[in-house]
Amino acid sequence: MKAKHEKASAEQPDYNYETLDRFVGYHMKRAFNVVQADLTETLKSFELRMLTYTALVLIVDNPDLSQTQLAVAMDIERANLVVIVDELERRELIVRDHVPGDRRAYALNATLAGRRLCKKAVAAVVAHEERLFSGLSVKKKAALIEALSDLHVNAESNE
Amino acid sequence: MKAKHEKASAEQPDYNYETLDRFVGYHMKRAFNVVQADLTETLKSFELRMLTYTALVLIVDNPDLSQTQLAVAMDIERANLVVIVDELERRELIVRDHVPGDRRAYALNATLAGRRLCKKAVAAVVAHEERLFSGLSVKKKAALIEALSDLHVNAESNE
DNA sequence: TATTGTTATACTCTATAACTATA
DNA sequence: TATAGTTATAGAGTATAACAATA
Repeated sequence: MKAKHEKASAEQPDYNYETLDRFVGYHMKRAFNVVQADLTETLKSFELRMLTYTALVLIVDNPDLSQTQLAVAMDIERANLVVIVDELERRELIVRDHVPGDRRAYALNATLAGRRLCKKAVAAVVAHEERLFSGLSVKKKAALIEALSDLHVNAESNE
Repeated sequence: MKAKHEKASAEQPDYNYETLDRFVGYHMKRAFNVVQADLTETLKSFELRMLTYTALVLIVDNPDLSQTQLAVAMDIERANLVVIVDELERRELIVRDHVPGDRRAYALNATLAGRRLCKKAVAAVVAHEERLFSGLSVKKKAALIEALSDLHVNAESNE
């Protein structure tokens, strides 16, 4: 329960983390930094980042997705999605198809190259996360995901 | 278990989140965004951000902390800590004392104003997190913190 | 040689307002 | 009027290299 600051404590005996230990946001940030750093490394060989990876996965799994729908799914602003889609399109991993009924919207679709890269990247990320979460029991990992999801859903319903 | 994408699903029936749902980093990022956004709002009245808040708490709780020690505790680079300490010092919430034996290092200490602001901010953050995590049972919340901490400890031991 | 704090820099992510072309 | 995508921009966090002063 108090294991998290062991390292620092071993070097410098009397640290006081009492206040901070109760601050969930602090633990979440540290954990996310670990995941993010490791993920960046994993995705480097595919020339993907977390955001381009997430976008690609969603586009592969959901043909004809619009940019607005994708932005909602990724929980980012439409404006910030544009450069991400630009990048995937420039690399010919996806295409911006036109929607027959609506000339404002795009229907995003993965190319064959996109689907292939996605498959490889997903396999790498799955392996990476299995390694990263190997210290957690299956039960703990499931509980973690559930708690994180709950948090997001609750925030949405509180809007 | 599948509640997280309810909203989108209600609007657009057949989204496929199968791949992404297994991607823990995705859930962590979404959850952290929620916490971060809410926390930013909470700390706004104190003119603090997550990083300045965390630094202030640690300095208050640990007199004579050096910048290197603080950076380790906060899990950020020393270089990035400088502007944070600058800001707290400029606002006269902390001071950079000199260490008698070592003219390179500073001993960071909170001022009375710093300790007072810290106390108020901590109370606000505690209240904010109680509200934010009200959807989670005490048990789930404890499990979340434990899993997040474990993750960070494991990452450190893998270095 | 190593360490403390520092500067500079580059990249990424986030948030907002305002614009265009359509509906 | 509202919506889809876009541009521009500002702020914040992160990562790295190189430096001066000191150990």
